[in-house]
Amino acid sequence: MTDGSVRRGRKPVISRERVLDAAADALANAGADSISLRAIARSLGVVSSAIYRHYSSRDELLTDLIVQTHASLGEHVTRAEASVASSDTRERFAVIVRSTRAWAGQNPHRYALIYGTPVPGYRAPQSILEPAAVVGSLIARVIADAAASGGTLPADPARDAAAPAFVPLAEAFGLEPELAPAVAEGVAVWSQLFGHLSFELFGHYVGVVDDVDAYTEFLIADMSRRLGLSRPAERSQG
Amino acid sequence: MTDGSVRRGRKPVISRERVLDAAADALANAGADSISLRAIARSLGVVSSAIYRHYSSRDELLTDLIVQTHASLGEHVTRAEASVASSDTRERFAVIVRSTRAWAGQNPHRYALIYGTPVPGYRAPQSILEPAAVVGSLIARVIADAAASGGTLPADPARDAAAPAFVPLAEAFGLEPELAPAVAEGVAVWSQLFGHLSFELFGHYVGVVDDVDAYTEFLIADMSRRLGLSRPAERSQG
DNA sequence: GTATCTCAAGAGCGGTGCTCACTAATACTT
DNA sequence: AAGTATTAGTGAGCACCGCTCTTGAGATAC
Repeated sequence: MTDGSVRRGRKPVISRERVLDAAADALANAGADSISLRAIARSLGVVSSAIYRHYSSRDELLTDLIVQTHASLGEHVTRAEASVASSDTRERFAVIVRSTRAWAGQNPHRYALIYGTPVPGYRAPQSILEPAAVVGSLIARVIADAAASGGTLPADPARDAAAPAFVPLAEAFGLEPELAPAVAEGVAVWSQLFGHLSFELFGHYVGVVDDVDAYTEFLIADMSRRLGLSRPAERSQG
Repeated sequence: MTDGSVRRGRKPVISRERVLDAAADALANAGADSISLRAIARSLGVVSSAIYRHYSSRDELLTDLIVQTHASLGEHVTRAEASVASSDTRERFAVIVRSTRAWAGQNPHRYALIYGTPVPGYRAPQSILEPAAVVGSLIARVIADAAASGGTLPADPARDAAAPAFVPLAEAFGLEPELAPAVAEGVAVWSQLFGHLSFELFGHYVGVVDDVDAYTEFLIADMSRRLGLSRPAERSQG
C-alpha cells in the first residue's frame, strides 16, 4: 500500500471514502436517522456486511460524517469571510453570521447533525474539536483585529468579572490576556448565533418571528455592538 | 363514558395515560431513541400491537410526550419564578434562567426532546404552541412589569428599527405596542438562553467554558442589562 | 500451482414500527 | 337466559434496522 507493503488479496469494490460519500448523500437528502448501513450498502451495490470492512460500526461512520460536516461549514464560512476587507470587522462578522445561516439553511440535516441532539451514546472524539471550532475562531480573529485597530467594548462590569476565566481560551486563540473580556462576549455571541439558527431551523420561531432575515440583521447589529465592532467609516467619523 | 353513552366492550388494561407515563419513564432513563413501542408494551405487560388501540403511531405518542414535557418545564419555571418578589424584575429573570437551566440539567433527555433536533417527519401541531411558550411568556411578563415600573431599555437604533415587526407578538402577550422594542430584545434573549443551554448539554462548551455556573451568571447580567431590568434597590438609588 | 491474504456474500440474531385477522370480554337487546 | 354488538388485547407476519460469523471469490507471493 502506501507504506511499501503490497496489497495482497481481492480488490476492494468500495472504500471508506465511497461509504462516507454515500452516507453524506443520504444525510443531505433525508436526515441522520435515514443513514442506515443497509441503505448505504444498497446505494453502493454491495451487501450491508461489506461496510464493516471499512467502518467498524455506524457510530464510527457518523463520527467521520460529523468531522466532514464541520469541515464543510468551516470552509463555506471561511471562504465567505475572506471576501470582505479585513479592516471592516463589522462586515466581516456580519458575513460570518450570514454565511453560517445560509449554509445551515441549505444543509438543514447536516446542521442538525452537528448542532442538534447528539447521537445517543456518542462522545465527540478529539478529532472533532478542531474543525468544530472554525466559526468560533473566525469570531475570535475578528475580535482581535477589532481590538488591534482601536475598537473598544461597551462597558460591562459583569463581563469583565467573568473575563479572567477566559484568559486560557484567549491564549488558545493566540490573543493577549487583555482581550479576555472580548473573548467572553465572543463566546456569548457564538452560542447565541447557533441558538438563533437552531430556533429557526427547528421551528421555534413559528408564530414568533416572521421575517427571520430582518431579525437576523438586528441580531447582527446587536451582537456587533456588544463585541465593539464598527465599520471603518464609523471609526473615522466618531 | 363521560358523555352519557356507556362503554360496551372489554375493559381496557392499559390507557393512553399509562402508555404516556411508561414512555416518559423510558425517555427520562435512556433518551428519545429508546422510546420503542415494543419496550413500552413490555413494561406494561402487554403485547406491542395493543398500544395501537390508544396511539395510532409512535409519532402521536411522541407528540403527547413533547406536550407533557413542555408542561413540566413550564410548571417548574413558573413555580420557581413565583417565589421571587414581583417588583424585583432582575431577580425574576435570573430565576427564570436558573430554573430553566436546572430543569434541563436534571432532565437532559427531556430537554433534548423539545429543544434538540426535531424528530424526523414530525411537524409541531397547534397543541404544542401554547405550552412551548411558557418560558417566553414569563420573560414577556417580566419585560412588561419592568416597563410598568419605569425601567427603560438601553439605546439601540437597530433594535428599534426591528421593533415594528414585533408589535403583533407584543399584542399576543397583551402588551402595548410601545413595548415592541423590549419584545424584540426579549426574543433575542429567549433564543440566546436556549442556545446557551443546548451548547452546555450537547457538549459544545467542552474546552471552551469551564465554569458554566459562573458563565451563566454573566449571561444573566448581560441579558438583564439588554432588557433594561434592574433590582428595586438599584432604581431607588439611581 | 499452491499457499496466503483480503474482501464481499449470505445467512442469521434480535431489535424496530406497523398491520391485520382473531379472540376474549363486556354490555345492551331480545 | 341467549344472542349480538362493541371493544381491547393476542399473535403472526411484513419490511426494516445494526451487527456477527462463516463461507467463498479473487488477487498476490512463493
